[in-house]
Amino acid sequence: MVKSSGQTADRDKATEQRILDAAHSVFLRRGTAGARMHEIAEEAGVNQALLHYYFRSKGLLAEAVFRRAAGELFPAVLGVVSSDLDLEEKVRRVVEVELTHLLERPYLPAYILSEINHDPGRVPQFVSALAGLTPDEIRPRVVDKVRSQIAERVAAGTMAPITAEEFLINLLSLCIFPFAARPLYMAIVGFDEKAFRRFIDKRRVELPLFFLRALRP
Amino acid sequence: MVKSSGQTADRDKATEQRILDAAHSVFLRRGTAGARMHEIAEEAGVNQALLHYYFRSKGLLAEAVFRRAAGELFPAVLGVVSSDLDLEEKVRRVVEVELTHLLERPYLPAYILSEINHDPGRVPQFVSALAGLTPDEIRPRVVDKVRSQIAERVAAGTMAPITAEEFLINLLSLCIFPFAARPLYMAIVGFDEKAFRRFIDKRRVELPLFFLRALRP
DNA sequence: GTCTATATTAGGATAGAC
DNA sequence: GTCTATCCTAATATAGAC
Repeated sequence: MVKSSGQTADRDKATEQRILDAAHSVFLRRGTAGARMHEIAEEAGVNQALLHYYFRSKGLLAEAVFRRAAGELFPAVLGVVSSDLDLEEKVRRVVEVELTHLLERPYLPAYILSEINHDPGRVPQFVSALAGLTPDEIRPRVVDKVRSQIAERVAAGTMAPITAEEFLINLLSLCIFPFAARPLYMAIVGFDEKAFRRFIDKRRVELPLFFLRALRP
Repeated sequence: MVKSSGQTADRDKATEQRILDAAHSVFLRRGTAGARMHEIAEEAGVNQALLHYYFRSKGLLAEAVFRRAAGELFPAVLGVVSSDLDLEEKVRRVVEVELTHLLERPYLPAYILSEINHDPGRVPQFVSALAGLTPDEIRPRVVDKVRSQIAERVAAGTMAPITAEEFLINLLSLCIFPFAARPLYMAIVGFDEKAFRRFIDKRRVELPLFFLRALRP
């Protein structure tokens, strides 16, 4: 952003990248408000002044991280849901994409949920930044699309009626929430890391079955 | 806590209570790290020094708020799940309790999820503080109890097999996540406050049906 | 581009009057 | 118990040498 012309361009890139990676890690772990520039610099192996050289302020760095974090999953899921795949296949793929991804990103869900709750006003702007579309443009591709797919099934008598909004929130709830609540859940049911991973691996198979059973007429 | 002997006992109480209420509101809205003592004092209509008089430090105030916030829902749900009601009734009641409560507490889920992710080490201590029990004591009453109820149904051929852990996390996911993701969800599906409320009211009926359909063999 | 040193501000906490 | 005034540290941000 404040980046200069560029002889040592690859080292520039490497440093800026290292900073962004470190910031990503710290912001997700501690939340935007709880993150410390000092800790980010340390984790990136550079001086604190460099963070400002590349990103100007904590706020701008936080914004960069937020976009990047949201961009890790949001577009992929959007792609599946708005595709021409049939409903059953969408369910299986959303589950697969979400579980695979979130298993490697323990802090992502709670981070995103926390940030959007702290500043709900920015949500629409955030959505558009990710998909390049406004919510009003996304809705037809996602909600309306799913709604018509459901309507077909219901008319054919192969599915219990359900609104598209319910369908989507139920599917995403079942995928994401176990990760968001992970520390609490692990403590209560007595899972360690390994057990949790097994639980999720089993869930790749079980969750689509569970969800599709709920849709039977 | 630092409370003195007590002639003006009721005014003491009133002030301490006002502070705790204000803290509750601010901490839930902004998160522990993002909350400002200044803002809490203002919202309570008292001076900032009084916060320290009653609660000594931000950390202790935050702890008080966290216990109180978690205590709003956790014990009630625990009570239902560990009761002797049959499974179907448990499902209906958990949904009712969760949705009713969360409709009035928009920030609660994201707040709790965010806090436990920022400091997972405290989770067990937190659980015991709420229920007066350790996770190891809670587990038999909740997980084991549900497990045996499921086993009966499966043996009778009236339920598809599912682990107790899956049963519980699925039910809670479906109840809580829509509130945690509320601002994002509302933007995408185009709901305003009123529409969201209608959505949840409808969900009181639809969610138990959805969930119980998923359990049919 | 990267560092050290330092400025600046914000925010939590305390002292002491009333 | 409640206030005003102030302290102190932690955290962000900038200046300027290399």
